[in-house]
Amino acid sequence: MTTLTISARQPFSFLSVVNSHGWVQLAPFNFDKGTETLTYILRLSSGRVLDLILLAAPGGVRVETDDLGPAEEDEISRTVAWMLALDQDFSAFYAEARKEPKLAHVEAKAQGRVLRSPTLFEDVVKTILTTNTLWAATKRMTANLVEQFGDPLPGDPDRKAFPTPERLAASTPEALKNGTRVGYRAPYVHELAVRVASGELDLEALKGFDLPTPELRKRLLAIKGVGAYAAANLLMILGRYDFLPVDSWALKVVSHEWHDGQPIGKAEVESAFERWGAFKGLAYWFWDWAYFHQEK
DNA sequence: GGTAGACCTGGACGC
DNA sequence: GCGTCCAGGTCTACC
Repeated sequence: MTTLTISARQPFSFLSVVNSHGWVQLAPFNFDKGTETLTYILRLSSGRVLDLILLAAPGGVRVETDDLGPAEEDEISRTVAWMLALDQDFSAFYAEARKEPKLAHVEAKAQGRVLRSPTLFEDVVKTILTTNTLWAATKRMTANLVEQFGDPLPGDPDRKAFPTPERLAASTPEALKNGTRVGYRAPYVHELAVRVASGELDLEALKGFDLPTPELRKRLLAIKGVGAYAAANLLMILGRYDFLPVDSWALKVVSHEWHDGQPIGKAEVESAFERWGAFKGLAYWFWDWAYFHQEK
């Protein structure tokens, strides 16, 4: 067994990242609340499938997995650093958040990071699977996708990695739809897989691109199945917070926060966070909503 | 540039 | 039981 300890830019809270959004509930992630252990079935670039066990450690995170070669160790360190956004700096956001009682908690809790999948491909697919459906269905669709098309973990083949673009591209929209119950999203997922697998679309390159956010957003919106909400969600994952992922949940919490629970539209959500500029997404995401404090 | 209508799926709800 | 509605929206056609 190998144990790696990876340091994070401070302040850092392992649990704040894990609980930053629902991603932790999507396969091949799993979180054990009792032991506060995050597991993830990772497929390395070599094709080797490993079970990563992640735990909080002083100054960062501890990773336990099978015996590794030096190159694999390096790949896992880089992957985990991306997944937990270990290098991200939120000091400018915290400076603004200190002036807002509804965000007073973020610095002490080291909030700001959002949990990411190893590849942007996986996060785009998962985001498409969150659209126009219930969260329970998103979890089911993702689990089905992993179960049907993921590479198995040696020694425990019931546990599988997230499918590669190549594997999904080799399938058909019909097989995807019938096997995973993703419904009308099947052609979107398949087309994305084909474009990525063929090399036409280099999604992973977008991680490091220094493009202005509107240009990055255009690239994301060019993906079938990715609209305004999905693009904003993916921009958050890419560390850009200029756009709000306005969904039915946003309409609900903003309505209860400032409009007495009355029906509102996207414009009201945008207007509520306009003043946060480049930190819009963060302010929205980590806001201490009144909705959480009332009887529901 | 803005907006109806259709869209897989499967729980929740009303009858 | 059965029909309708709708959910962490997006696309297309049409204006």
